[in-house]
Amino acid sequence: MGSKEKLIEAMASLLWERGYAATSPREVMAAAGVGQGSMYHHFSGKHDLAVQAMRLSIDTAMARNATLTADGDPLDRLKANLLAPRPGTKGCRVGRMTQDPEVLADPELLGLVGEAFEQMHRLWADTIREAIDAGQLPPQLDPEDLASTLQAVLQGGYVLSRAQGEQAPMDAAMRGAVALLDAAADCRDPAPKAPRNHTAALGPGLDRGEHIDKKESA
Amino acid sequence: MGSKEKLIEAMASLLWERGYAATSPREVMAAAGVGQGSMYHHFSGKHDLAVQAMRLSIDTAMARNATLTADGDPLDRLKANLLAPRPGTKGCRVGRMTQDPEVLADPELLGLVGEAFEQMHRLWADTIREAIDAGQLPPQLDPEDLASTLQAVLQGGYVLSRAQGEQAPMDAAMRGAVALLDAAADCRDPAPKAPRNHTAALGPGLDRGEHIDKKESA
DNA sequence: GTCTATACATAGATAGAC
DNA sequence: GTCTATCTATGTATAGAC
Repeated sequence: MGSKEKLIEAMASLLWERGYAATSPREVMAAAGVGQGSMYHHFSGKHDLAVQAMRLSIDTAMARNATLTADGDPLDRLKANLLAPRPGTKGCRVGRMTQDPEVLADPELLGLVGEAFEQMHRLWADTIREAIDAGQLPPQLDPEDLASTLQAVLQGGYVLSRAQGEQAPMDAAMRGAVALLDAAADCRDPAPKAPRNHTAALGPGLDRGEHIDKKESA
Repeated sequence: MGSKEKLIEAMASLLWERGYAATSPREVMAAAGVGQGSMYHHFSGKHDLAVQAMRLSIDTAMARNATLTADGDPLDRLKANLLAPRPGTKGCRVGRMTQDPEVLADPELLGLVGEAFEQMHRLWADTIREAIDAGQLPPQLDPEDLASTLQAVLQGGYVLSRAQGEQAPMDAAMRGAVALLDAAADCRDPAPKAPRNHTAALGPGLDRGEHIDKKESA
């Protein structure tokens, strides 16, 4: 493996572990076992190296979720993916980037992250649609919304685990999500018993596509 | 407002906006409009100031969720809290800290964050328990697990929004979560139609309390 | 291609005057 | 209590030899 590949892998690893802003070129070169010259020969700088490392990280992460599009029972695929082992306290190598101020300020890096999330969202939404079409989930669930929800449970699970320094919170979050899916699946032909109006107390409510960021800013 | 308070507020604001590692004492002093001497007179250093600022941020964040423990319909309170306006692209001032390498390495700061999450978890779990006891949610849902799930949806929603630079993904995630709760609520006395066994395909499955971090490390 | 030496800015903190 | 001046370490990048 040449210096270039070693540098990319070292950067990918450090990006996951420490983020972009907190990772110095020096650390990367040390981890890769190469000198300064090599790095600035193969890359124009830290940014350039990070871009290539992020592509690698994203490919790795996406490969782990290929099971969503496999054959077989769609609802099972959703649940299996939610319950698949994930290193909670290490965090998500892609999601982590969204909290890094230097990444947010770097259109190229942020763009990569955004695209990766979009791609993942499509994977989830497609599988959810399959499950609904197969009658495994109630049709009133919106595949796009639910895809965001499940993606959020995953990303949030990492956050909870890191906050506690333990795997447990992430696992609990995943079990809870699967239990909700199961509960929803159990009533895929709901026979509404009586007009329930406690939702009305919420006010006009939010329609799909309507944003709720109108007022809050601070 | 004295220099001390000005510094704490400025730090709290910058912690939210840029994180801990990326916020320099100089920036804080500039934002507060005071000189170096003031800061090192009132605080032993960046760490000390950040601890006091985090306490302020956590108090602010917790106050926003007091509605969970209000009177009235528990399920409505859960849903109202999920749908409450939140500044997705700004992120969560507490959850953000879990991605900061310097925070992770600082037991005092990390401890504050962990405690805040625990407290929030109790709020959610208690309200969920109320909803189950009131027959609004099916009893097979575990309040502790579901509390983690909903907390994760919130935290993850912020991540999705930041990844896209848009409010929409967070709103979608929240709508999806509410829709799942509604679907689960609709069948709180499920009349199982036929033995469904597609869950069995997942293998032995995970029992409550059993962790899934056995193998994965990289 | 890879190395060492060097440059320049910024981080976090201290010294000491007012 | 608050200020300015200063200190040391580190971050990122460049220069130029091998």
